[in-house]
Amino acid sequence: MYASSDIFLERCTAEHLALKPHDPPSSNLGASGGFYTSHKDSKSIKGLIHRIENSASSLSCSSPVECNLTRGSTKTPLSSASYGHHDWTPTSGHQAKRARVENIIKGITCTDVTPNQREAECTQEEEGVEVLALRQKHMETSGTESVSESHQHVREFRSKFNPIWKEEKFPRWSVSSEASTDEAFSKSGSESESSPGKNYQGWKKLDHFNSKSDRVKLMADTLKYELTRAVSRSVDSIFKSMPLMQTPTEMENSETALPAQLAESTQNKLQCRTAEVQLPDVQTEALSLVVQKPELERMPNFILQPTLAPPLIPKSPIFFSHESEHASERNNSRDHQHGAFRYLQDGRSEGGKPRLDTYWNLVKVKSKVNSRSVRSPYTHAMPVDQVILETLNLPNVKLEPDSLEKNNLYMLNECLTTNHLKKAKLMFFYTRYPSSVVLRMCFHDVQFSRCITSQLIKWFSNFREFYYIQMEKFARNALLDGVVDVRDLTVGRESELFRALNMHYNKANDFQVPDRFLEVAEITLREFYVAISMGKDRDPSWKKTIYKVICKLDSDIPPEFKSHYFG
DNA sequence: TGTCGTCCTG
DNA sequence: CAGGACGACA
Repeated sequence: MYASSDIFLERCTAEHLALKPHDPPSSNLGASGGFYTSHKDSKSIKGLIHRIENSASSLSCSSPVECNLTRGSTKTPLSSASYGHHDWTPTSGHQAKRARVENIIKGITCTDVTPNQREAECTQEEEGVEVLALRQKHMETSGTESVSESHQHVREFRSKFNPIWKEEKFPRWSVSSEASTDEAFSKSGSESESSPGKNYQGWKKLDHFNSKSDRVKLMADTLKYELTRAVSRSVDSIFKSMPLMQTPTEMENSETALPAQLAESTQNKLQCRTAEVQLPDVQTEALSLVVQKPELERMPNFILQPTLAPPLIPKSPIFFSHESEHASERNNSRDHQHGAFRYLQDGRSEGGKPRLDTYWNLVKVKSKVNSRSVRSPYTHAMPVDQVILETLNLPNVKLEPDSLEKNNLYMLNECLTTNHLKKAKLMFFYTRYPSSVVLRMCFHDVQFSRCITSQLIKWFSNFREFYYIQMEKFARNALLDGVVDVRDLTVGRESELFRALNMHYNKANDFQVPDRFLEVAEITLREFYVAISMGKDRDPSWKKTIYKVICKLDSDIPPEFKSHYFG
């Protein structure tokens, strides 16, 4: 009789490779990299605000902006031209397909074009903040400034922004029951001036400080407020009253405390909440946690990152060539033929790993909109082929390194999109039981949280459920059909079982399912067949034995599924 | 106790 | 696909 151990000859010897730890993504800031080294530097503060404003305005920009497809090409070997913008043939559904698969796997990265007009808009505030920052730095270094001088500096700053201060055009902190909101304010260490629902009035304490620390605190409070205000105004269309306050102590303690706090505050406020992005709520299916990308991701002011490779030819041998340079990363000899994306990654910035650490989390945009029907009204104006933008639900919106240098704004999805779901399904062809490490590597554009992790785990659990149900069904059918030899059970690409599986995980049929999956499917089918034929299904937990076998057959996820920065 | 996987249900 | 119940496990 057929023995379970005979079903498959090759067992995984190393189910989980020693994967590289997820290096904190770092931004390729180039010459401006040093910008983040100290918040004490006035230019840093100036630049920070400027960059935040720039980036935020870009996010909320609604006007069609010509996509800059050439700028990035100066930075990366794989320019937009090589990616296929110029080569693109709108009528080529073939390329569209492979581009879609490729982008699902890798995750499209978008960027925006920095509007020049933002420069002028920011100038005044930059100057004011710069004055303030310079004074703050001066006080910190000299510690000799008198109270009157401090008063004068603040007055100088206030007069600079007279219209703002006079008219008290301060952002009114939203009265929120959110713990994060209250927490953010309580952390500010101030009393009434930082209470939700009240205007910031920290400057009223001018006459009360009488020590250096007080002055520093005041200046920091003011600066902090101004920074917050700048962000709040620019992102106002996206976020609703973001109280991004930070205590001076925190600002002083850590050079990254400010962006970190901003990120934390933002994240807390956004976590598992209704979309902050004003998008039409057109969710039509029960995917409460599966979201499509925000509308702004389709905005024309975002362009395809030139690091993306030329579209792949679906199902072509090239797609999974054997000449993988990543083979050294894995110690599994039965590895798959996934070196075809090598050249894709060569296009990434050569400047090393971008510094994303703190700024990566600076601003995050979340949307719960599941809008397959949502189409950007500006798609018609996109220089990038409309097919790409319409077929791609860009899972991640990041600024290309070139723009990052100008904007220093990164975004991580706080929710999984339908594109992530598609990617997860494709991953299922390789691994049925992905580890959390693998998930993190493959969904590098997602801000992992307990919620996200659970959802991904749930997805794969659902995938397995469908998988095993199909296996059991076809195994029983085989028995009913009179199959007596387990060796007669095969799973080929033309088999009905594979068609069912492929329809589920690869509905568009534009992904080249690895042969290994067919092998695993065949093994699973035979395991079920044997177990059922032996009557083991009378045991309520009879499937667990099969599960233990199948979980050892996981393959490595091709590097193309993983972070761009893993080389 | 928290996490993860399975099973069941909608 | 998601939510909930349940059990196994560390």
